[in-house]
Amino acid sequence: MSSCEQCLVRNRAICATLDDREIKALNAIGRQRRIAAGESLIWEGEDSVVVANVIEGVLKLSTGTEDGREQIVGVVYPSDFIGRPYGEQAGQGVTALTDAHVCVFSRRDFEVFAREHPELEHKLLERTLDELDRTRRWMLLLGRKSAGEKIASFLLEMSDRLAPANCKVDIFANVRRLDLPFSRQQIADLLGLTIETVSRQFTRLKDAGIIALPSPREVEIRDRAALVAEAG
Amino acid sequence: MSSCEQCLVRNRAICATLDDREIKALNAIGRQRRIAAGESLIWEGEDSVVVANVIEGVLKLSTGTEDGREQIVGVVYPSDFIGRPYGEQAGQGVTALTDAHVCVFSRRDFEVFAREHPELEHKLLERTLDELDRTRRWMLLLGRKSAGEKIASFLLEMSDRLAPANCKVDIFANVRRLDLPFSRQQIADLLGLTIETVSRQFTRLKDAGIIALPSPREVEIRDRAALVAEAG
DNA sequence: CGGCTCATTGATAACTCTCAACGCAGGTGG
DNA sequence: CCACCTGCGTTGAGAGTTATCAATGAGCCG
Repeated sequence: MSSCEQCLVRNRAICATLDDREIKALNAIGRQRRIAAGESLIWEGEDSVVVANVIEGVLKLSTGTEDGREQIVGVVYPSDFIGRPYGEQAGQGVTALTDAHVCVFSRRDFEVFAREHPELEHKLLERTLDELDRTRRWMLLLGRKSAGEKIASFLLEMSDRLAPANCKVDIFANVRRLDLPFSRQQIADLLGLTIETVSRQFTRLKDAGIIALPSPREVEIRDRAALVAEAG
Repeated sequence: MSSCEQCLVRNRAICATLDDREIKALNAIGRQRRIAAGESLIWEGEDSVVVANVIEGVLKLSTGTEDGREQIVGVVYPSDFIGRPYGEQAGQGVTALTDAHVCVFSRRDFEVFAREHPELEHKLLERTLDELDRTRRWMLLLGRKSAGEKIASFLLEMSDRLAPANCKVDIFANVRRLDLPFSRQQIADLLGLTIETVSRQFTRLKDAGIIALPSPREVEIRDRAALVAEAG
């Protein structure tokens, strides 16, 4: 089996502060697991039984209404933390957007371990504070931006977030060419729009020469300044 | 001067886990401050220099676009924590909605103190995780709910959150009569609507006999079941 | 080659926003 | 004491954006 020492995100995840002995102890309570694209790790409203670290892949956090409307409330990337420690209920579902690889812990085990390792809790606190800031900025988009602004903001955010991993980078240290881990429906669920509106805004930006769309999942940013202006 | 021992939120705020000696040390680095309604404690985008605990009053957290649109991204009540420790920038502005009373710390001082007191950091982590869950639930409202559903959800949330403090409680342990700490514009900024739409939805609910509006700031919930149905 | 899913495009409707007028309450000054 | 002004909330008419419904197109796999 694979262990923490060989972990791809060993130095970026919250485990980064732990020494060899501690890593060994953490290794003992966690196990790695593969998740296929589309598969869920956690369901909204269920008891919070597991937490995890993302090793590879992209996953969405989402909530929905009874009548089937869905809102994606977060997207997690390698080294990010998943789940709800110190709480009984999972507030959001967690579903893989791409094939993913995670390091899973029983919530209880993780809580016990974390409380014995303040440095780990501190890392988790910093991450949670960052995520809260990011989430609150997203609320401005959901509540106050037009469809065009939402799409432009989305593309710019993606070009930042996807930078490390899967794409060619331009001189501005941002991504010109994106491989989106989202379908049109998922983009709609992220932005609070319908699939048709997402599609129309993409073609509008394409017709304006601001982006190119080699395929539905690929986006090339041709005029970043214009995109920034569109983002409002 | 007033000290932690007499603090109104002594047992509910994150300081609750500290013993007398620790409280004394914390008291030494904090100072109480009054904030008038409408006054700001923190401005969006500025350096994060202070953090605070709310002792009394209600404050909003908000972000805005360059062209003046605003989104309220959080509301804090007595015993809640304010500010951004372990970060250089304040992601949101903090403004008092009512006259308020807070316990302010220099961010640096607080950080040093917190890192020496894991129990305090743990409390802060739990609060931050709760707040993140609440914030994510709010995103569903912003992205996917209609104006009518937003208003109904807002009133129900208020009837929960305002329960401890300022109002008569019914047999369901929820509030029937609310004293809103928000103007119509602020409700609009919270829900991602315009002031006119907020006003129209209030009158619609009033005409339907679901609520009563003795004055703009007072709401009486007459038919909670109907309001729940409206909330979607 | 069909049959499937996903994305695009079009026509129309619905909802919310915008612009504008009016009402009401509280405060100020003559 | 009353007139006036100002801020806030309500109401109305119309426009604009986005959703809805429907059809078509493109890629993928059996």
